[in-house]
Amino acid sequence: MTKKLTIIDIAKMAGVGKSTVSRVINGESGVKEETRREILNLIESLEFVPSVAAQSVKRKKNRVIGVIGTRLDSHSENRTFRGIVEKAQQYEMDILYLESQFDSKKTEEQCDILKKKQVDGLIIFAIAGEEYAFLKKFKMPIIMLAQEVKGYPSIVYNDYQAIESIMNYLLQKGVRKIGYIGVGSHDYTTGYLRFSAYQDVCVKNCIESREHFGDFSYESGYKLALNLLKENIGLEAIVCATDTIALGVRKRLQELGSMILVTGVGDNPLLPFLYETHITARHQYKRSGYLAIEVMSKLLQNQESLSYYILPSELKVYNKG
Amino acid sequence: MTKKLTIIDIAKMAGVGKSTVSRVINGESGVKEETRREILNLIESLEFVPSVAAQSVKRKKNRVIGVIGTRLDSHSENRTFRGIVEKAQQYEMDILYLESQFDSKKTEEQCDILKKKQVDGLIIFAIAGEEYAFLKKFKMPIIMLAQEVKGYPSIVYNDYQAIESIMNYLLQKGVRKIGYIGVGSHDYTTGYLRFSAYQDVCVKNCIESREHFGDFSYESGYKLALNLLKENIGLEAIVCATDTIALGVRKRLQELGSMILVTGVGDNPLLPFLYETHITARHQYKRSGYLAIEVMSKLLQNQESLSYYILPSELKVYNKG
DNA sequence: TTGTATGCGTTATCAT
DNA sequence: ATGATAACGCATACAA
Repeated sequence: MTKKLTIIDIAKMAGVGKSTVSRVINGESGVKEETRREILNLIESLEFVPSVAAQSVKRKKNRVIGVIGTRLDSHSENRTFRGIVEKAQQYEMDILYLESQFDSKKTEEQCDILKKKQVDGLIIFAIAGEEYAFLKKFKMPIIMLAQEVKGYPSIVYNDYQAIESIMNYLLQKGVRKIGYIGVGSHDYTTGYLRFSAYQDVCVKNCIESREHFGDFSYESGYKLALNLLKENIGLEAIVCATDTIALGVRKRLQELGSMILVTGVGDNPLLPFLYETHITARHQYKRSGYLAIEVMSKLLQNQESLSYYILPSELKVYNKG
Repeated sequence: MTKKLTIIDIAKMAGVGKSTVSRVINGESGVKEETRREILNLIESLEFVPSVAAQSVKRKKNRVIGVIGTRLDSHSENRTFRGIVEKAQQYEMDILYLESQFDSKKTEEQCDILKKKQVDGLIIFAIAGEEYAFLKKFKMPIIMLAQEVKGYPSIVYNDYQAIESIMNYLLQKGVRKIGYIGVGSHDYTTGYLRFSAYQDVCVKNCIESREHFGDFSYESGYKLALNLLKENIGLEAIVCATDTIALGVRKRLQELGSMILVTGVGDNPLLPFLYETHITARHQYKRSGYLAIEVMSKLLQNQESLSYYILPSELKVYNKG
């Protein structure tokens, strides 16, 4: 190990003071162009990199933000996280990721840990119904993702509009007997908002609503599809709260030889592959990750306070072939 | 912001010198039990946390490990990464994650970036056929995951044994006309190793081998299944290199009304759900993540040099219901 | 425009 | 057992 260089070494070699080197590194003005170039060359050729630790001590900022997810194996969270990582790199921030696994206690634990790591900010994949009062003790910028948490800047998807556009698409196609399979309204976005959209469109168009609620699994969709069909002969379509649920529903319909239309939300590529056609709505997951970092960046410079972003979703219709 | 406390503040309040506080924080011996307790109490009640940045400056270690993945949306990589994160927390290491997206150039770029971040070590999800010569310039511990890279400690899965155990299971069930659908052998583990196992078992048991090679997608499995079936009437089973390929194959078979057995590798829960039964092999992804951190920890203490871990896979047979 | 001196919050080496 | 004091590598106010 060719012992680690410091700005002092660079300064000596360039025949200048270390503060000048520091200035060059931080791109400050007020350095003679000639000196600057020389120092820059030295830095380049020696592959010198300033100690981030020492910089942090002085700046009293670590350029690190903590991210608390639920489970990274969910499609949506995965994509969002990758958006965060990508954008953070542009902003020269580091990301520290921890998982809560949907465990309330653990969320708080992870926040405490991140605090001890002295992260400069927190991005949290908000859990429906979760109590976030404990966050008051944190003096740093906090951004909520996927679910609005009052008191904190939040970035959410337009769940209402997603189902609304799907419903309007169906109606425009002349479909009128439409059922719904979703999750309980204790989940505000996937549960309440999506179902509300379904219900509102039904009311507005004077068509009957018929719904069943379960959990987020494909098993749930599989099970509930049977009930819905039994109770509603002549059903033309089943609108599902998620693509995962839709997957379960389609499996059931396939077994029954039914050709009823099924829609979901999430734009999971598996569905068009398995069933050739699919109607779904795409949430801008990656974009929400980008946005989170952008907002965080502003927050860290006090350029923004409380804000609320609602990202529109996009209707996707896959046809055979 | 109640201005950040330092060990000096704690020292004053406890009426001791800051060195004593430092000793307590680092759990060093040679501090009177009474003093220790008092300081500990103070730290606890004031929620004091020592500056990680300042610690890093002194220790000349950042306790940060860089991880370079390919694409976090792959099931295997996702699980491994989560294992890494989980274990790293126990070892009080931080993880900096970046993606290469299978781009050779990008891999090197990301390594350079992580170097500038002064990570203490590197964990790389190795890409088949990738040239890792550029790593020579890095003076830190580097661990390879999923693929052996000579010159570096590697953690891999037993791909050969995975297919071998599946083949033996089939043979034991009396199945003898077995086809294979995989990927090209330019991919050493998923391509070469898995196919080799298939072939070897065929030879050893004097049964004919019939194979097709495509890519990693379910579309590939879907397409190749047809060819395989056309050319081999009376086929009893199709062994696939991955569960993803198996998914495509099963879709094809379902369309054809065929009841031929299909096996995969990966233990993707979707297959047993969609098709009730499934034969697959489970790789210990999460465990490999754990192991990576454990090995890294030893490496950082120079307790270990070159090592090679091969994690056994487990045969999984799902039956109806 | 540039150099000097001081401080950031620790840890580590001395004494005591 | 404990307290000064010197680093650690950098940023910055101030001086030149």
